[in-house]
Amino acid sequence: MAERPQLVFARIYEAVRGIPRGRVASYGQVARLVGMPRGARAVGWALRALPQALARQVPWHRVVGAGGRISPRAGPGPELQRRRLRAEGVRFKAGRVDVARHGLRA
DNA sequence: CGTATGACGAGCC
DNA sequence: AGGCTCGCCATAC
Repeated sequence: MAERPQLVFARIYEAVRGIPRGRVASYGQVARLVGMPRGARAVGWALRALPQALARQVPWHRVVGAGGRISPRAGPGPELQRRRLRAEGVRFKAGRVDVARHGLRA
């Protein structure tokens, strides 16, 4: 992690970093992990502000929208996100991540 | 300190 | 199914 990102952002990045390879978590799910049951948008904001240098350590591509949707405004591009996920063996169904198979579990 | 902004999400139509 | 509205939250200005 960088020296001192905003407190909440840091927790969000840490949570995202904890998403295992080949699995995904929704923005809302990440929000809950950091103690913000309704802070899905805040998570999106945090990832939007993710420094490129930090992107190396934070698997931002494993964060998708509810139902496994890839956000059109995702980082460098939704295509890159899909490519990265596929590279990890993540399956897609009708253009969405198969959350039943790759969703983050307890 | 009030308003605007988004990589969201659940509900409704 | 697809699209729109409204609510939520932490930041940016």
